[in-house]
Amino acid sequence: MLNRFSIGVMKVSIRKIAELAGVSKTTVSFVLNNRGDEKNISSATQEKILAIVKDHNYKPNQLARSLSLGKTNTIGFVVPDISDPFYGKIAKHIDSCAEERFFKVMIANSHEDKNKESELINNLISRQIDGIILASTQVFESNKYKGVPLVYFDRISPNQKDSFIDINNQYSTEQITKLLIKRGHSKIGFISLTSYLPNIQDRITGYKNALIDSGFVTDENNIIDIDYNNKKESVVKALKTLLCTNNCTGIVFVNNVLAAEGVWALNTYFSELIEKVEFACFDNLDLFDYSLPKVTSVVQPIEDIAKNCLEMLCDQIDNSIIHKGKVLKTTIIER
Amino acid sequence: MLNRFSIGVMKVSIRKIAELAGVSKTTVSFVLNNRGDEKNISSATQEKILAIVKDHNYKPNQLARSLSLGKTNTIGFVVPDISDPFYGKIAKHIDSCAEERFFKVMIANSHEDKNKESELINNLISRQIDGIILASTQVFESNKYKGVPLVYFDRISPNQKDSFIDINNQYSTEQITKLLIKRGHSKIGFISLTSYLPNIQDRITGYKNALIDSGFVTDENNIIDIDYNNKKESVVKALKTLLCTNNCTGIVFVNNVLAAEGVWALNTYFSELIEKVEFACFDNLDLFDYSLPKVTSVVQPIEDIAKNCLEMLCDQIDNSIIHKGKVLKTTIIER
DNA sequence: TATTTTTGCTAAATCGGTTTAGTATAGGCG
DNA sequence: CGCCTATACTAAACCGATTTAGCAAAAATA
Repeated sequence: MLNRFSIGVMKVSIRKIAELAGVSKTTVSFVLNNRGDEKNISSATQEKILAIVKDHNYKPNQLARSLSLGKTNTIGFVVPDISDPFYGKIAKHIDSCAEERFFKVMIANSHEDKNKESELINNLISRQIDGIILASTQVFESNKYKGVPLVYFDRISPNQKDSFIDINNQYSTEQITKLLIKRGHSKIGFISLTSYLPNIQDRITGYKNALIDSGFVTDENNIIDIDYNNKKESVVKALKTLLCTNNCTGIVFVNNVLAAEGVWALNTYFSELIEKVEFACFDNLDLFDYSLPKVTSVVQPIEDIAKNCLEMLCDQIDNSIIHKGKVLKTTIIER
Repeated sequence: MLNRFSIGVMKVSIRKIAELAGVSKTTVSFVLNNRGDEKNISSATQEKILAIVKDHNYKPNQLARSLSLGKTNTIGFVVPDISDPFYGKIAKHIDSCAEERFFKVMIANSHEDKNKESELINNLISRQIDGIILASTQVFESNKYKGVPLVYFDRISPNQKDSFIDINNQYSTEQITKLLIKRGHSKIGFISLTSYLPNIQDRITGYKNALIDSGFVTDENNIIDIDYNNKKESVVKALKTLLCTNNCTGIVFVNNVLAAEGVWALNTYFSELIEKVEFACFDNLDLFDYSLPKVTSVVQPIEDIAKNCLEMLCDQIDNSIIHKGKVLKTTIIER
């Protein structure tokens, strides 16, 4: 059959190399897989083959190889948005770790769309990837893809017990809230977003616990959900309520994007309050170093998350060991 | 031969489906590829096959398919750093465009390492990817990978004539420099970095041209290279020279990262100058909306770059058409 | 009725590797 | 010398798809 490889530059195959060397495909295969000595291929033959391989710049077809071996040495990395610096950084480190183990990474973007995510995963599976690292949009249907090694991160279903790498959302948010309290703030608002995601819910709980622990009462009026499609205005409105009506002086934001909006809003509309008000939020941004008010933030151990995801996945791929979920420690930058 | 697919959940293959339906593999293949009618497969048989396929949740093995077809429907996307938001955003849009054409994207991170880049590309080729989109670390050896459809972006060798999507670095930098001049700045410094990369060189030329065009002389003392491994201090020092010794009031930065450092340095060490000094730079950052001094910046048409890269690549893959390089227009945010 | 055409399907080669089970020759040992 | 082992290699099956060439029976045509 003709395919595009047949036209133009003729691709060399193992068969061609074998012919040129006057040996069988088997011999070439052994030599290329460093099993020449073990298989008693004479060094003369080995050298001859390697020379021809180099000469023709022959690179084995990994499709054929993978088909035969039943292993692609490829893992899928599925995230809601690869342009989000958080996922981008995780991707980079996953890629680095994977490289050490001779794995390649296929990145897939679900665009926060549950159906697209399913499609992507099925596609990865049909491409025979060896495993998947997933930040899912659909935290409820875990274990949907039985039979494929899978590690979850960032978005983890509450009933997920195995194969995830998480961080302690609740505890971290509790800590930064307590830091604001320690600095003398007694009225602290929380700017959140409407989301079923457990990590968001945990952060809210953490904020509440900090207040209760410190002997304050929690007031639902001080917790405001943001319309994510209309962030800018929505944050301004929320700040107005919290700062002006409810007299809060400390604000905890559920994530860095909202905190950045908060910094902008405070500078633009409530600049007279800059000296009085303090912010804290989940996830860092370089911006927080430069701007007023400085923002105390929770830093996720990105490199560790990536490393642990890959280790856990590899153990599942290589040794069929399914680990319990693991919760990593965050750090806090107090500004 | 045994492989991991043989253990546990037995994977279904086209052969199994054929057996279950009591037909040949050929027939199943025709039906699955929507060629049933064309190949005169009775609708009864077609329906039977499709039912069994659905029943067993059968997904054709894409490795085998690709091996046979000589096409993987996969493209490689090779960049120096996927955690850089610029490349992240490009990746996201490439992925979206690719999806429409039923292509998958393999992202590879060269870590700005020339040798790693070669390795990655060779690996992608051995995986039979259909084409590559590349922001190269090694702009000089273009056309090294003859025979593989390849489109360059962001990092383009000056002698590259075909198959690239670029933006006009020189013209854009000229424009923002002229904007500073128009706002009344007569002494304008340029903060750059030591780099052989043509886009950097073009930006320097653009800055110089703006000065010359406006009747000023260019002064090499006003162009300072930054030590990228020691950005923070290096930028402070550069600003001190330009603002305090050379009496510049406008500063053009070669990229957004250095400009962000500049904003921080100005606020930290030269806050008395904030009202007098104005910044401009290449590439935007959200930060520039929030901070003082506000920074006029060049915005690259990220979505367009991605779209054009993919279109150009597909034309090369599908129709063997090699297009001339294309230069896209930037926009400027004046603040 | 005999011939041609259409319908409905399949055997077998192929893509490019890996691997098992084997063969032929040479050398070592009693 | 005869047997055994080590050396050096290979034929052929297999992974799971696609595709060409072709066959048999039914329907259409002459």
